[in-house]
Amino acid sequence: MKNLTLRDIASALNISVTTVSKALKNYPDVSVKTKERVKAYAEKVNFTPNSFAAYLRTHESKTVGIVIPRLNHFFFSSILRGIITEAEKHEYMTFILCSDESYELEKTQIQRLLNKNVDGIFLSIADKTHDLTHIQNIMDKDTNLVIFDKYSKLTPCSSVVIDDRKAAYTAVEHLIKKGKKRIAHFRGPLLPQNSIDRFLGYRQALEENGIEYDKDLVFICDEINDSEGYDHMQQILDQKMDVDAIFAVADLPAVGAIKCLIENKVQIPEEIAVMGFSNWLISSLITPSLSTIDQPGELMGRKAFQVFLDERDTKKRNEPVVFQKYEIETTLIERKST
Amino acid sequence: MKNLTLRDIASALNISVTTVSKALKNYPDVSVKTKERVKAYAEKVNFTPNSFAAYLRTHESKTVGIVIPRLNHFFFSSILRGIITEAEKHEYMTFILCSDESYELEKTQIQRLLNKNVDGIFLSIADKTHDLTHIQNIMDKDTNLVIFDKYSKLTPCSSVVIDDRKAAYTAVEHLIKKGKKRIAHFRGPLLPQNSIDRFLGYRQALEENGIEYDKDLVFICDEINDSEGYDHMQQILDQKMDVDAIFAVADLPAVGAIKCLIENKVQIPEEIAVMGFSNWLISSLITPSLSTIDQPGELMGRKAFQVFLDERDTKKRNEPVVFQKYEIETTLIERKST
DNA sequence: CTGAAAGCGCTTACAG
DNA sequence: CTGAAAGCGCTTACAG
Repeated sequence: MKNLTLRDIASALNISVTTVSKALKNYPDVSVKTKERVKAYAEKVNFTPNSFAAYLRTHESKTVGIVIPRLNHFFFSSILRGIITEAEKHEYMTFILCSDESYELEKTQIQRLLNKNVDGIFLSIADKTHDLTHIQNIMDKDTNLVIFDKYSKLTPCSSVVIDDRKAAYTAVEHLIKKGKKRIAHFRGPLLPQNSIDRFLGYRQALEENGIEYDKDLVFICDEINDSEGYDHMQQILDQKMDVDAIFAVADLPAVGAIKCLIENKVQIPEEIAVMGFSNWLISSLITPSLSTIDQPGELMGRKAFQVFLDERDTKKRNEPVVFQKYEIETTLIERKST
Repeated sequence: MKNLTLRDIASALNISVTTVSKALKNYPDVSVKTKERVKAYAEKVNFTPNSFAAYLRTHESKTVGIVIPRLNHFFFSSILRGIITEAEKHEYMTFILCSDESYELEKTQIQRLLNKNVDGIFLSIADKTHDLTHIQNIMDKDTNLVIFDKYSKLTPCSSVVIDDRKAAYTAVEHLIKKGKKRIAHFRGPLLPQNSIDRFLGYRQALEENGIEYDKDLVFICDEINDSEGYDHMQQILDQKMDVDAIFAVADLPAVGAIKCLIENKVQIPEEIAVMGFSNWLISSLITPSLSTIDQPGELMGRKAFQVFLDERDTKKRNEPVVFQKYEIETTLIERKST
């Protein structure tokens, strides 16, 4: 079954293609009677305008693209949900691409989206990204860009983020209030801003509570997965380090640490407490359940799409776009591991 | 910065648009010298043809769409990864839409994809889908369709699935070999084929091993989440039912059951063993770790895309498309819960 | 080997 | 209020 065109409708109703097009788009200079005839017929034959032909005239593709560092990842999936849901409401379709935390792939993916003439790009910067010229490309092409979660201080665009430093501060403060004094930190890689900020929040909480910062208590999780958490924890136990709590950069390393503690029959939280970050589904399902920081991904995604719409409309009005930084609130979730 | 067009290149090189187009597409009737000039220049100015204009001529959008029942879902995320990765290799972009297990939304999402003129649709049928005319629409529009995971026996299209019945049989047989005789089943909803097949595999394994099927040991998980598993487990314990093992339709209800057993201080697997299905990441991270059936999502996704390519090429050669059903192998993963 | 021309299906400025 | 015409940026059958 071939797709119908404006011409098919025009000839069926014995009017011009122009009038059909205008009627369907509710132009004021078409008679109500004609509009009704056209709309009724279009409805009847289930006509939908060809978006590719429309693009050629309007230069709006009604399409956006998302580049995330990981695909099978609870937090990023929540973000996807937020963006996609909001996009659907506004008749946008969403391409999903994954950078696998690689700088090269991130560049490629952005280029692919630009080639597809998307109206907007949503990006969470890969851990390995050390240079931002590919992001400047997006701005040069006049494509809207909204960065979320993993941002950089140097990108000239709007962003939707959380206050990582403050959230980490709250998490560590919580451990201190529980009487913990030797708090290790399983931090993320060195490059990403959020891993830096969570580390800074950790250090600040220690210092403001009169606990000396000890760099030997900081361990790097390059992949931010469970086995890194497990291995660091095992190392702490093997070396009999004086540690009474763990603050992990994310839930997976924290879950790995808990698994290790259980295997070594260490009491959680009495001997060692564990604090995660992000509130993945898994954190409530393990035993003991994991205390963590809730990072509302779906809300961030929805907000990111709204920022895109704002910028799109600002440009349509030929007004200058002012980049904004939105901070989404986080909440401490106390469970059994602290 | 405006996007460059063929005309820009043509006038820069003082040749015709036709020749530029042919040179870039390696037509044989363009001189090698001209091809080199054009390609070098196109490379230099970073030209990429406008895909919307190309579509209008070729009627290939180089775009596919996926409709999955849930977005934040380990198994479907693996499938996405498989399809997207394979699509990228072949220069396709992928729209992602979610049906939220709703029949109405599934219809809407398919219509959206058809309106965007995607070349192919990948679908996992929603739990609530009770009618398949919307799927017939896809075939009528001559759009390629590949169904994966949750299929129906009535859809006239290719599919990539697992042998749910056999996999469930293997899982229950494993429990029986461990000496379990009173095996409860937390089954999925009534409609989806995979939940029916897993149930049938369960029953068959019991019967072929001389264990009488007891319908009171079958509990329905409509949402297939952890709290249903938790609640059913609690009910079994509260009613002091004679049960020594659980076979759950998926990992999440199994994880919920384990959480409940731990809270009630029931020994796993000695008193009650628990078997999941799907091999989500979480199944290896909880304590005790969960025995399950590995269902290789990424592989299924990749295979699904290859089936799409085959059908596309068959149509291009004007040969009749023969629908195929691919079964992906599953593996039993034995861990500590059995 | 090269290029003029038609046409894909829309949108919209313009004429009547 | 209606419609002829131009044009978006490609592809390709056809002419030379």
